[in-house]
Amino acid sequence: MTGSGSAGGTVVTVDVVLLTLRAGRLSVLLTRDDDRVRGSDWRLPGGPVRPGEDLEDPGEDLEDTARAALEATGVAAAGHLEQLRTYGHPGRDPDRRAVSVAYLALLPNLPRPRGDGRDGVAARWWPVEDLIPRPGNDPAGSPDAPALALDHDEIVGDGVERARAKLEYSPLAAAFVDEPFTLADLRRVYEAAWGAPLDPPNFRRKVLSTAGFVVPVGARAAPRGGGRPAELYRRGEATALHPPLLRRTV
Amino acid sequence: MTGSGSAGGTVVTVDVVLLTLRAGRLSVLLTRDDDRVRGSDWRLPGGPVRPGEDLEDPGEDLEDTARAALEATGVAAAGHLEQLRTYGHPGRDPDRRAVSVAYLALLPNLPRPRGDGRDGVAARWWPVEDLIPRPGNDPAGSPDAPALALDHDEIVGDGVERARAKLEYSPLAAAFVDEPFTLADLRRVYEAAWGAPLDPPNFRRKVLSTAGFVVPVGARAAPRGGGRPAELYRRGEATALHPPLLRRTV
DNA sequence: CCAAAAGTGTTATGTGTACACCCATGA
DNA sequence: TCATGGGTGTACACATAACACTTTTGG
Repeated sequence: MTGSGSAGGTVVTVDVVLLTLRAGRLSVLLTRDDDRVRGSDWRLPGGPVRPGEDLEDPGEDLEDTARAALEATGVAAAGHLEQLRTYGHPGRDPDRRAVSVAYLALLPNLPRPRGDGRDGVAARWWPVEDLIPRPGNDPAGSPDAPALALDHDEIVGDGVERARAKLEYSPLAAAFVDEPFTLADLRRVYEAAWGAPLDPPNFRRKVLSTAGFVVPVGARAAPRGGGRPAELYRRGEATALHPPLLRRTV
Repeated sequence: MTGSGSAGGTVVTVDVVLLTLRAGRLSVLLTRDDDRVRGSDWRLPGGPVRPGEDLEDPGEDLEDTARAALEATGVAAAGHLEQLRTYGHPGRDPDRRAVSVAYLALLPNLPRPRGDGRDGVAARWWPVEDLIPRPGNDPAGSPDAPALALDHDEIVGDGVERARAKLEYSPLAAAFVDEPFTLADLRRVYEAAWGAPLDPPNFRRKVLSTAGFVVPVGARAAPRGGGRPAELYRRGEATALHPPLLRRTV
């Protein structure tokens, strides 16, 4: 009996699917707790929601728990965070009845995880294409793809699908890039998430014609080895894209 | 201390936003428990998730709990059911720490709720436009709009918004009508949900050009007081609409 | 014959897509 | 001056929106 849960009760936990773009590939952060026997499995960052002791102490909010889990990984405290789905199948955790509220977090490029082996906690980025095979593309996941704890592979899959879908009708792609960014940066987010190239001229017109998606900064990026320097932008105030930026052949 | 929850623990509950079309108006089912002091508030059907006693009894699945709550209202056991969102703010229930997994259910026309006062349980349909004021349209909800328990007004609002949005890119409208149905029946679902008329000829073309949305039955409806009888259809196999059926001026 | 609802046709307008072409920079 | 990537122009295919018109029923 390795679990800390109490039989007969329900433990509410939070798990965070933290996505970013690393080297042009959509990647998810996984952690591993080396202390435990079951620690050979990689898992999503997260943990139990503090329920509160009595009426004076109402306990912790779900989103606060999610953000704390995000901070504990050492990569960031800010960034886009939204609720994904709740997983409550009775058999999903063999040790206890655990209901997990999953969150989806999106962050700009390249934060390096804390505790790369220290503290008995390991954390690293995994390209999602190594974890969830895409239809027709991947043989059967990467050969060194890790086994995920519990139903965390399903949660990752749902998070990635949500992110891919939301790129179509929300300005969420801008959450993946640092400000200021170029339209090519933004385009590469779509290309990495959807796995297909987009036509740069048409992408530019689409984005600029959507009010509030991006705001020009009025400066140009430093050119890097040939090519005209690109204009710089920051995130706009829009919360939805009308009309949506549809991926083709869905 | 009227609650049945235990201080120091967390109770996981399920609440169901059950929507249907009644007299051309999008309506939600609310219940009232007359036994309790707090019973003056109307609330969504639902209840606690059975956690399970031990390892032999793993407890009840969230979706099973939602469907049981749906059955308990006496309107139906079948129909579309999907997870909506989870509400876990510490102060949402003053009596206990309650995390509620909300579900969205869609049903065809006109089921009559069981227990219209008997069993100490009342249930009735409320037009959603009386509960949640639409921008610019309603003054401030209906004069006899009920106060909803806890954060159930927020949950109803989220459920209605989800339903309205999903009509655009999913064949979910067909869940609101009994089979077989006419295209006018289907069009009235959109008109009721979006509060705006649609052009019948264009709507017809849109629906019929979307593969798998509806399937012709090969019969005509009985005419009712003038007008050409309409062709009948049943639900198709499609799970998404490409391209979407967008509401205008969003 | 008239009203009403279903269904078809037609056209203007807009949007997506493909691709030719020009611009600005480093080597 | 060439390669490279950013940015503009444009033509065609297709989707949407508006509405005239035909069909089929009941009164």
